[in-house]
Amino acid sequence: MNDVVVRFAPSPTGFLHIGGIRTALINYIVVQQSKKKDPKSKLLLRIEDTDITRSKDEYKKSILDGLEWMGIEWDEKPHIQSESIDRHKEIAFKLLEKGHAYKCVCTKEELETRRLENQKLRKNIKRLCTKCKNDSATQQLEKDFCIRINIPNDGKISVLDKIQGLVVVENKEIDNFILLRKDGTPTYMLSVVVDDHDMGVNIIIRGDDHLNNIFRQLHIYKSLKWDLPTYAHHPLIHGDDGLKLSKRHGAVDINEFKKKGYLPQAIINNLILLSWSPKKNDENIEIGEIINTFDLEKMSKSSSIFDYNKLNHFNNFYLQKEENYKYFEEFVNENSILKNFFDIDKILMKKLFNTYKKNINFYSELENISKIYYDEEFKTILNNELDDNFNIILNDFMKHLDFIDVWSKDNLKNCINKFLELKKIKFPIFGKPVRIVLTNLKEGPPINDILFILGRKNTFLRLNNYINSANKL
RNA sequence: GACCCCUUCGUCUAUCGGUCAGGACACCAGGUUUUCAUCCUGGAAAGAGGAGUUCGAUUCUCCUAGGGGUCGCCA
Repeated sequence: MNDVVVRFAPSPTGFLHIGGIRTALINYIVVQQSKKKDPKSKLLLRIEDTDITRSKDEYKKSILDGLEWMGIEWDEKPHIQSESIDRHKEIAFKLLEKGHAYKCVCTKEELETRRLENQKLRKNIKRLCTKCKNDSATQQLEKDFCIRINIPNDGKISVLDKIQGLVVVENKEIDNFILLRKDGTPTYMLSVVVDDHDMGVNIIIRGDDHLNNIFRQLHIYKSLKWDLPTYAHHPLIHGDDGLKLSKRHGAVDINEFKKKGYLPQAIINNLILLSWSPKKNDENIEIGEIINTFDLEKMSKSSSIFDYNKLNHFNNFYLQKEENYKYFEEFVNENSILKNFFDIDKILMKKLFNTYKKNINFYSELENISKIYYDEEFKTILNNELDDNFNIILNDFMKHLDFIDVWSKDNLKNCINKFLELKKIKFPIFGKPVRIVLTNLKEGPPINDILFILGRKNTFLRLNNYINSANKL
């Protein structure tokens, strides 16, 4: 049996952010690699919804949608953690029965007091509840107790993590954490272990904010004599202030990336380059090649900062690829502004995109650009770059334009060049004002491209409107 | 505060003791161009500090400093 079972286990208490996507992505890559060796390998998805007050269906949906959009496919249907609470309770009592756990009646207040006392004395005592374990009356209670794990005070425990290497911790550093709350519900620490075991998970890949949890969880595995999984704790992504990535670092929710017009490929490319790098010098790498070359054990242990500049670079690279045009259409269909324009004139939108794709980093940048070209009420804002000389030349130019039979980029370019040659004027003197007349912008694509995008009818409409308003002055 | 992890250009990274410390993004300059952009060429830019091991340390060991993570009847 060489099948690998990994899992991604988000809790639906918030939107799926870029850090979560990274964890899911690494799990996905590892399972795809494993499937080549053993097709029975699988990536399971588990929704950890045991925090009833904070878990929301809307978050669960956004997580599923986000993964799907990213192309991170999982096997089987999602496991819902809250559905196996009875099983978790059963295990808690089994541990109690075997002496690996004990009943505790310490109140929150008592524990808090002891915690503060220890802090004052600068003592490092992790075991806050010390009396309950040996109090026979407490151990015989039928209700109103929580169940804590019973970990020996001496000795040490170690793990050989695929990324972190050998990590050793003294048992006395590990607290007698709670398995089952007073209200009878299981805690995260217990549920994870039971679910991972029951689901057959044999490699646990997650962020290193869970590194310290390995040891707590290993004690549960060992007490139950269950097979130990292999661990791989990857470093976290930080914001540019060096702190764990969160909302205040800007767009971190995966759905925001989608809304802005980023491509999954670009996000994947950017994310996989954090803590890992391909052997080749070219950093553009797509999922297939990543699966062929990625090595979990070559991941670095240090955290990294998510670079939006580099993401923009990759996104610009991928959105220019012809085969990715379908993503543009998908985006347009979900963007109300662009969808509206698209329905008015599909060809115009396509022309726009093809001309501007070199200039934009993400699709939503086209919103403002489209507004200029789709504006039926377009009026040139008059300014001092548009003088009488120019107006006279423009009149002449329109006559030349009128002779163009096929309104193509090349014909327009030829027409412009011939006209300038004939009039013996340099391009900028004429071109810049034309750009302003047609778009109210001083910068933008070449004039022939602008004329081409607008089409014959709109070009003449805008030029005539301008001339009429200029004449009124 | 305790424990765990980390530390190479601004950012992401390469280097498995001997390299002019390489690449990518960003930045700057020059060139091409019909403005802007693209594109091409070039440039500036790094081993946290200190000991030790060694003929030789960015690389191995230790110390210090800095950063991060974790210390819940949250997950």
